[in-house]
Amino acid sequence: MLDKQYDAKAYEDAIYDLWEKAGAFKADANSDKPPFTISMPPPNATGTLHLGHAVMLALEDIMIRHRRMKGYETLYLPGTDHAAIATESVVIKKVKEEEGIPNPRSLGREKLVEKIAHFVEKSQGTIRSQVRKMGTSCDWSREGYTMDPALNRCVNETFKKMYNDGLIYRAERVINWDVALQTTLADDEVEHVEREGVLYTFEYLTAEQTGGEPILVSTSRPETKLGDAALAVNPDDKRYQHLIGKDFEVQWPSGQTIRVTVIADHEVDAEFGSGVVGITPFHSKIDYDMWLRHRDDITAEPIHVIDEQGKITKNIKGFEGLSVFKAREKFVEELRESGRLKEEKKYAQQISISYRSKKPVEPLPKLQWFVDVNKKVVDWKGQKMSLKEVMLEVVKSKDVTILPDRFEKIYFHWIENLQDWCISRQIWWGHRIPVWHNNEEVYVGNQAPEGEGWTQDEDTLDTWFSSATWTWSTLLDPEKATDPSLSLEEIFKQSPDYQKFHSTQVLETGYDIIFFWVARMILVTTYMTGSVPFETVYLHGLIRTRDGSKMSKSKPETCIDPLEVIEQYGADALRMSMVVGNGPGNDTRLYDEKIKGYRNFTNKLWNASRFVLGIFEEKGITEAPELDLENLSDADEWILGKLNKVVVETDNSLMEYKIGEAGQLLYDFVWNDFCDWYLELSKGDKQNLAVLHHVLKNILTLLHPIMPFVTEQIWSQLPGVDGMLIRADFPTPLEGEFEGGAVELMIEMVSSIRSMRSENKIEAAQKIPVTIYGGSIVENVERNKEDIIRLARISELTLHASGEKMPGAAADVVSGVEIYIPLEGLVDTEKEKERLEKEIANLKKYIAGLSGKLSNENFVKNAPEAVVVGEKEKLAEAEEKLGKMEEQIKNL
RNA sequence: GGGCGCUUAGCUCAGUUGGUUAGAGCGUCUGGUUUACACCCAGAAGGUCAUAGGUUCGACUCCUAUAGCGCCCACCA
Repeated sequence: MLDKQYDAKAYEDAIYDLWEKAGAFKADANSDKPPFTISMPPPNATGTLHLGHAVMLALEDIMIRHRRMKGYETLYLPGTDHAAIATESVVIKKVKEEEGIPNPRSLGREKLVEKIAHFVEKSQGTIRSQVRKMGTSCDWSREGYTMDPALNRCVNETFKKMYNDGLIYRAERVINWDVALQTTLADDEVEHVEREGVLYTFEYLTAEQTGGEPILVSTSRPETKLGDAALAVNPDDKRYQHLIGKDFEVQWPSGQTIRVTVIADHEVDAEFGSGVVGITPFHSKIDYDMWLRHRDDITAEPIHVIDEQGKITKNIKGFEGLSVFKAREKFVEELRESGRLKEEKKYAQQISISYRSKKPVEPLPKLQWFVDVNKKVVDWKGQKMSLKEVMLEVVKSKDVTILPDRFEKIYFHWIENLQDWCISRQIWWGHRIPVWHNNEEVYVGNQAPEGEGWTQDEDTLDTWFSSATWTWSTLLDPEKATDPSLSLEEIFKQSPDYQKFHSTQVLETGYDIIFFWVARMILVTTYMTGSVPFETVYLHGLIRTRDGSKMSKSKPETCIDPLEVIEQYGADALRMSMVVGNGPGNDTRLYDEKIKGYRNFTNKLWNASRFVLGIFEEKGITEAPELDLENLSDADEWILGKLNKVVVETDNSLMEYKIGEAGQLLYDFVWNDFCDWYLELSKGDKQNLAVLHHVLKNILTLLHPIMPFVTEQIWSQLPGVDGMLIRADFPTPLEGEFEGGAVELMIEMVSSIRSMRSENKIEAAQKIPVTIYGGSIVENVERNKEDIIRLARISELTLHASGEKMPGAAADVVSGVEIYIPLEGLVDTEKEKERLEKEIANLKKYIAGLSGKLSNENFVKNAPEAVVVGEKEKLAEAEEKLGKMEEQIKNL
């Protein structure tokens, strides 16, 4: 016999093993079934499972299991991500600390990359086993890795094609330089944070120089002014017309001189500060662009002020080698001493930091590789479009649907403002740029060209450039994909997985990487394959703490470790608790009581099943009993009707990706309908074994996508089922109509009697006499007399169609049925009176509302017929009830 | 500066074509070992659905404004 309490830990691993060994997760590319594919967003190869992964895995696995049971050929493709910058910095730190090598890069590229690869290999296993703990039914035989040779091939092919189409180009631009990690970053890898800064205003040109008023300039970064090449004013600014086009020599207090030309540009806001801006082309993107626009008019060449270490260059005498901050202090001090500093004002300054290192980002001019998002060379639906236009088009035309849809707006906004994508990184871990240089010659391809003197570009690609190929690069035949004699086109044709499973159906991920990853997958995949990477994007929110704050690694006490939760409460409870009461795009709070609540639910299901299985054992049931729909009790009809409804609604909810709704539906059905009533009604001697079997079997099947372990475990004990639950068919409703009215009435009556007992403080153990006047539905009541007696703990039930009011009895009316508890001395008359009065007052208010509504001509005229009829019925019923209750109170 | 979301019982949240006397779980209170389950059962208390207007016969639901909270985007130096 099964334990009284379900111990998840005792079963989960073994069940997972069973599934895996049976090949239950394995997809078949040759199957005739319609495909349903999810590419798992690959966790970092070096990471450990956190709640973000847990919620992702839960949602995806629910979708996959549901579709698998519905007869789709499901492929859930797992994998890991090499996470270029993140991994490299972790390993560099490790090498420093553990091997005592102060500059790990001194080991040389090959050696360091080898170390990183080795480290990844060792730690990949951790995340794999943790993914299994969640019950994730992914196809491990197809596991991908973003550094796989096949993926590398795809990355190179993508680069090559883009290069040949003129979409990839190399140029010197002011880019975002992460000083801490020594690499460039894409625009969206830069975060903006507000910090308190100082706005300095100082005299830039003297009155003498301008021949009028002195020119004041405001800046929060005075140190960069040492590299200015121009002063910009608004072309319409009357104050400065006479200066436009003039050249000035500016001498800074400690002796450096620069030459600045006054230019006019519409970008300059005449209202801000003095209306004059110092232009530092090499240390600000805006300034750089402005410089480009006016380059021919500007006399001086721009000066590099800040180097890659974030230090002042030797171009600036007296400041060389100083940090930016020190240089600022020094320069401001000099301005102050010389009397040129006019104002220092504190203000909230926006500064740029790296999303990886969280350290400031310096804008620096560098020669880098970019993807042109505006060039119209992409073939899409018979038109030439830019990458940007394709990205917009596929979402607008609903080739890709984003859930929730408000994120479509966010996506559009992002794309409309998208600029060329800087894809080169100065780190070593990642896909190396497939470009070879030989003096001035450039070759782009999978490997070095023939001949002497070719060296590969030193840079690697943005990690998102390679993960952008994830949905299709992982579906290619690995042998074919690395065969240089085959074109990508041919590889596609000869890869059965790609043919069967691409485009994928759902991409499920956190809303925080919609730009980094989702948008980039759309960009690269539409361009390379001519099809969308996925049809639906389901974005989940953050898991937060009880009080709504973010869980952060730096505050471990705020974090819930999913593995600990699984250890304590089981994966099923964790899955339910992350999924119920939440929809796409919304953050959700997770805390112990919540998880415990779903652990309790798991246990409830376990015990209900234990009860049913016990009956089967007792009756020697070893096969599924045949359902006889012709001979059903009221209770059977009722539960089958409820079940039919739940089957349809659960399926609909899951198909619409309303997973929380499905979970809630099943929770309520199992606990409130099945356990509280149907099982209680089955406790007499008249169980319908076939119905019990049918309903339990359906419950397990319906719940399996969300709670795979406990359902599979119970299934294995259920007589008359074939094979494992994971492979069972998802339920469909039974044919026919099921009438549940009699049981609904009984529930109302039993509840009413229980309530009266409780109000009158009748001891639970004491059985009491009850008289019921059933009116026209007396037969209904008669049929279920025994159950009412048992459930309401009645000593003797007197049943008539109608009869004398009973003085001194507790009384109630439900659905037109009068109920009396007539035992002398049992009923607290005063209390009863109070209760009835309260009830009557409520009823009167209710009736007043209803009759008010019905006497309103406009309501009767305008409201739909059905609504009016409904309100009339309600009124009639309420009035009848009121009449009876008034009689009852009189009789007290 | 632009955009978006949230505000429903003490707490966490459901409530999508506008028609329920507004629901659940937890917590609280009362009472319970009744042929599965105390990780349980029965009963109860608790809400002017943020505020103010509007549309409508009818608003938790639609519109407008306000407040509070939160998020995203952004080259005012």
